[in-house]
Amino acid sequence: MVERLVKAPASVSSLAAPLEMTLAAVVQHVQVLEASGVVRTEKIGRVRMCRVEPKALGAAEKWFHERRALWERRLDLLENVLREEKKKS
Amino acid sequence: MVERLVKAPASVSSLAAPLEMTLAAVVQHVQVLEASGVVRTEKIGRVRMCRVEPKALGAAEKWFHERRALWERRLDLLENVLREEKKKS
DNA sequence: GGAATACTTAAGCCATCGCTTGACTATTAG
DNA sequence: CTAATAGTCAAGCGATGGCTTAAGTATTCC
Repeated sequence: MVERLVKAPASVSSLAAPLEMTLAAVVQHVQVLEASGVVRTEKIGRVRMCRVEPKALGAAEKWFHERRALWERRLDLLENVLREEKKKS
Repeated sequence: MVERLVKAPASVSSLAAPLEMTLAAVVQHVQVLEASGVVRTEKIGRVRMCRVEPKALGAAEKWFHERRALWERRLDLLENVLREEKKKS
């Protein structure tokens, strides 16, 4: 969904076309994306155009790196404890 | 759950004790962990002892790094496309 | 004006998840 | 033997997520 919008802005219907999904379902997706600030939309006549919000990129990247750091810490911990165990046996 | 087991092997009941959960619920958790190879268990008398399966660590780490690579590729792509967009405007 | 288009909204369906309950088996302590 | 302990199994409940259907509104084309 987002990947499609990154390549070019699109109307709701053109987003829906290749997806085996109702227009209504796509609208719902767009709504949550807009609510979470990932996407900005503008209604021109009866067509709603959607584009990704560039500011969201920074937030996404930050989120991702936080997660990564968290998991790396955890895995390192696991690794250490398990190495200790192995020594004992 | 896994973090608890990493510190030391434990019986199902001692795993359940600090968790506001039924014993049955914990059993279910242990079952999926065992099915997915994260944990190995052995029943001694009426007590089932659970310990993490060291081999699982490697798999987990591999999985994690694959995900990370995937996401980094995607974010880089996003960044590039958005930079292009910005130039145009 | 009337029909077609492009959404929008609300209601509701259905699968999945994580958990509980309750009835059961197996083992051990007294 | 009996009671208590430790776990197991099956059914099912309540919340949630992602969809559909159906009935609306708003806009544009003829």
